[in-house]
Amino acid sequence: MATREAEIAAPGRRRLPPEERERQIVEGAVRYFAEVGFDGQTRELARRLDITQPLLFRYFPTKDDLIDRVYEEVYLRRWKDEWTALLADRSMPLEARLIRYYEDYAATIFDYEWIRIFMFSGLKGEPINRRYLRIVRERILEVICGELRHDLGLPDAAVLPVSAEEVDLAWSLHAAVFYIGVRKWAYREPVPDDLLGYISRNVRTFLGGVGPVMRELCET
Amino acid sequence: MATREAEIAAPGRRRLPPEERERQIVEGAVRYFAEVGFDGQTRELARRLDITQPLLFRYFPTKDDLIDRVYEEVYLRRWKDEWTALLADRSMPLEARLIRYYEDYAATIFDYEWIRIFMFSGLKGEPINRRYLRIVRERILEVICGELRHDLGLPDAAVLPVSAEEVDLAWSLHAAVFYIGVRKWAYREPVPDDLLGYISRNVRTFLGGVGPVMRELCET
DNA sequence: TATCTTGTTTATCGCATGCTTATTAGGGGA
DNA sequence: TCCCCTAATAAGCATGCGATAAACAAGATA
Repeated sequence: MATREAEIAAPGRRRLPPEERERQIVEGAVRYFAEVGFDGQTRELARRLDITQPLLFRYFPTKDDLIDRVYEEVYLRRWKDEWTALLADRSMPLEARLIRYYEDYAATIFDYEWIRIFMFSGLKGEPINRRYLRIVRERILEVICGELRHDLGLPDAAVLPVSAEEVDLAWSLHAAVFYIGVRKWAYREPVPDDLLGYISRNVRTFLGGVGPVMRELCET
Repeated sequence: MATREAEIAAPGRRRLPPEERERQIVEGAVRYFAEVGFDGQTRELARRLDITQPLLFRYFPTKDDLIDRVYEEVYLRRWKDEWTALLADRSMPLEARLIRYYEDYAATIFDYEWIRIFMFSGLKGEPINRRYLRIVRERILEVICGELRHDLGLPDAAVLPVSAEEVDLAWSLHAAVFYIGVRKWAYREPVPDDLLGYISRNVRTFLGGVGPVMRELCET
């Protein structure tokens, strides 16, 4: 009994297959750096993982290498190419497409780790962050603008290129949804428990009022 | 000539009145911590101010005291009580009020230091940040909801309390404007140079579509 | 000019941090 | 059962950090 407890409490040196240990370290690093930012210390990270600190340096030569791996883990694994196709699928009403897209987008990125690491790396001006924002603009926002144009009977993007002002308008819808995540995970404030309803109300408000504004932007 | 250059290049020990030195330190700290976050080092801050590091500790006993002062400087000095009155001034159309409010709000808080310190302190979960968000909700967003109700002929807040869902809808307009600041100062991305036009387009889109959604929220 | 106050610097302490080196021991293959 | 590879640890180095103590000097006062 005592021995069993001791075994569980202090399992001592546990030899794991390298891949498993590496995965464990990366997961722990994502959680830890999301909490305290990238100035967090390797010793504290090791303590939380219940391993010694030098072991981190066996798997990642420097702290920066580990951080780069955290970026990869968080950014690259959460993008769905299908979003662009969904938004452009005119067999469905635009309202339904936008609601479905933002529901899925929110379900994909709304968690403690993603939101906070996105903000920390954004504040650091990391290149990976700017690449991500460019992808959002090109594959989401500009597509939304094109579909808005089509719905409103305005010129196709091939005829009249989508202006920066139109993309900014689409940014505002994006921001309204994204800010829920920021309020919840970064600021730790209470947010609507009915996320689907919130998204639906925002999309409907946006579509209900965007017509005249888009028309005005396409005239000038 | 040589002496003059030497004087300018290495002014040596310059004795300042305490108030002036303190102001200089606080200003430098706001700028520095806005850039690198609150993990920035006192030595580097002193170097940028061209003073020695122990001098900081004569004016602020600990680094945390200096940080608290930075919070005061950034948060407390940029709130205008007149905003609430402006939003509730029914001698003006609601659209004009919202546009004027957001123009002034943006002009007040949109700069490198405010946006970044707000985000850094938000990620740290600082109490001052949560107090600020509560004030925004109570003195801005709930007022906007009340004015929306009035404009749409819906029940007064005294009869039917403003719901969390309605406030969340107002948050989305707020987020759309605020996110411009985040894109520019946190992510260092290009943003609309015509901020007034952007705000106007957002307010009009919002007001143009919010009617049916608000009605729905007040029925259920 | 002599003196005194206090703003500022020089030198340093104790501890923390990223990273390295040398050693130990888990566990699969013979 | 022994052996060997290597995952894992223990100990430590160089540097950096917030903070302190003592010495210094600028400038007002008499």
